[in-house]
Amino acid sequence: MPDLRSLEVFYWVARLKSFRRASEKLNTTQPAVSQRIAGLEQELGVRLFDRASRGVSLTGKGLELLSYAERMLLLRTEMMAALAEPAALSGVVRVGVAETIVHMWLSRFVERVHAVYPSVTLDIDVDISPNLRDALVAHEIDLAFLLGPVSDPRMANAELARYPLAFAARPDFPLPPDPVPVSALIATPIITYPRTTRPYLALKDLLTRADLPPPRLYPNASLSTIVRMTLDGIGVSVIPPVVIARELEEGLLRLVRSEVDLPDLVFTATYPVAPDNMLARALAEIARTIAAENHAETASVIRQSYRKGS
Amino acid sequence: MPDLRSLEVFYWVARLKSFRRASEKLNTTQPAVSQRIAGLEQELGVRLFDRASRGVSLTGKGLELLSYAERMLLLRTEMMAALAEPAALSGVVRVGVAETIVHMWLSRFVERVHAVYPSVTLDIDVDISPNLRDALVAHEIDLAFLLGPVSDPRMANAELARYPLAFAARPDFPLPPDPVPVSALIATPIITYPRTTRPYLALKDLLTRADLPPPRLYPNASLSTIVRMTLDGIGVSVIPPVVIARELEEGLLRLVRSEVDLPDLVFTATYPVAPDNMLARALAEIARTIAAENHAETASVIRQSYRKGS
DNA sequence: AGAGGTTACGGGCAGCGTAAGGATC
DNA sequence: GATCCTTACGCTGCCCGTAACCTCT
Repeated sequence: MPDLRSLEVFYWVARLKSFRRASEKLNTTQPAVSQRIAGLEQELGVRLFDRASRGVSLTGKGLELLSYAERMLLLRTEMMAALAEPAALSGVVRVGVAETIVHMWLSRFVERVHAVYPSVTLDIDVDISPNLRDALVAHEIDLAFLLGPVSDPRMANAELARYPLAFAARPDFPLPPDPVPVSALIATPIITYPRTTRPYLALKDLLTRADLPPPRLYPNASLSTIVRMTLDGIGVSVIPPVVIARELEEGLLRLVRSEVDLPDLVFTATYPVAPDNMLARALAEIARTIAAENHAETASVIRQSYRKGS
Repeated sequence: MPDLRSLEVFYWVARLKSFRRASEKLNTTQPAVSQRIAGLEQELGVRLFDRASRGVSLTGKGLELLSYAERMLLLRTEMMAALAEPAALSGVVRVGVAETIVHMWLSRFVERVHAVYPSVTLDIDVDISPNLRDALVAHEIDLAFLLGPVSDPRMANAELARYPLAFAARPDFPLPPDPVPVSALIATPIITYPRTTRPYLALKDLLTRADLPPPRLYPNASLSTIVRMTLDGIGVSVIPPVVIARELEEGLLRLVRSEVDLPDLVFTATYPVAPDNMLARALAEIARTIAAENHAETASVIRQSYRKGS
């Protein structure tokens, strides 16, 4: 009788339409997948895949089996979530994280996860949101904390928090008095998120006027470098104030009011909808809690900084 | 992650409330069961059974798991039934058979099963119906063809056929002309089914009258011996005419009409309702077909015999 | 003492990974 | 020749069975 492992392998081959990709997803080798599928086909006496030169596709029987496999894997996942002791859950979860999150609460998240699921290992991958999104759809990571919901139907999004964006500068950085007009901002180097990200695109849109020269945007893939450059007086930065709470507190940076209405940064926990990603869902829930806690803690600091700046 | 084998072992321990009995049901050893349950408890980090000196009982978590285990095993069974090639199904099915069935169509049943499910092995156990019923509830057999439905809620019954009972005797056996009165029957040795069976009890009931001496019933556990004894003129037998179709055909025996209204023998295919007995259900269905074919073939012979006898 | 479950230990086999093979573009 | 799946083969580790042990009645 087929066991769940075989059905799991089958499920991923069916979904990824490739033995090789399934083997990668399952952290095993391609021949191992081949064997499992061959075994399954023999046990059932049925051909499950049509092997074409380019990729494989399900046969009719295979399609039927897929529905059973999905239901059984889902049932097992539910079962584990319902009655396994959290401490007994183990495994590796590959998490992709936008750098902003690292600066805000990632370490607390890791601690909390370790406390609740001591046998779970986190593989953490810090990258910009567009890359994380690609990694998600390619099943290279199991969970991501990134900018904005991913609008793929196979992805589940849970909003973590909205962080306002703001202009920040050294207190002695030469600027007209608040609120700073767009014309002045365009003349000033603005350091911010990398070229392919949402905030960069939004900013470029807001500051591009047909009648004025293009803005001087300095995209930067490293948030701490953005902060460093701002501290060094190279320009004004556009970042969420929560990231520079300490610098604001100590008066090393100030928030700058302007005529421009910057959009909020919306971070979501995003993970693929699959019958075996219970841990991803559970970790997303933990992230939501941590993000909420963090938000409550930092809110007052930010309000205070705006008062100082004006 | 727990596999289906562990859940299957768990299911049977839970149902039979004993490690040892589960090991017997699963054709394995008791320590193997112990280990599997221990492994399952460790994987989930949860105690599943309370081990008392006399038997084991489910804990709360165990009860929860049982529901999942049942659903998953049922799903697997459905899956196999839905899309496995019959030739790929293999296993041993222990079948208990009432002797009457052996004389009627058992060999054809075995052939048919072998043709449809070449990899299935049948373990055939011939015994009287009350013993078969006990074996069923004790899970010593997976399927039985026996007399009358078994009214246990955990058993599924499928009616195979109704065979009329009749009195049969040697043509030269001294009897009053048909219809033979009860008084004559009581004075005659009557050879029939064993003491604990339905037909014996029914017959005893019908022939016991307060005003007459008790009937002379010769119970016999072997149907062929009953026939032999009847052929030898030891007495009148009460058996289904279909069993002696050949003897009737050849004029070695005749059917005797009487004032007594003998009940029909109702044979059913009976099997325990369990999430893993798909084969039992499939074989019961085959049996139903075979019984119907047999009924059609023999009906005319029987009608003819009554005409000869009268 | 006997029934029932656990622990200890040795052997067999399933399933994995490495490596070579074959088909199709 | 590149890509992708299959076949061959040796090895590891799991799981089973035997046997000894523990506990409760």
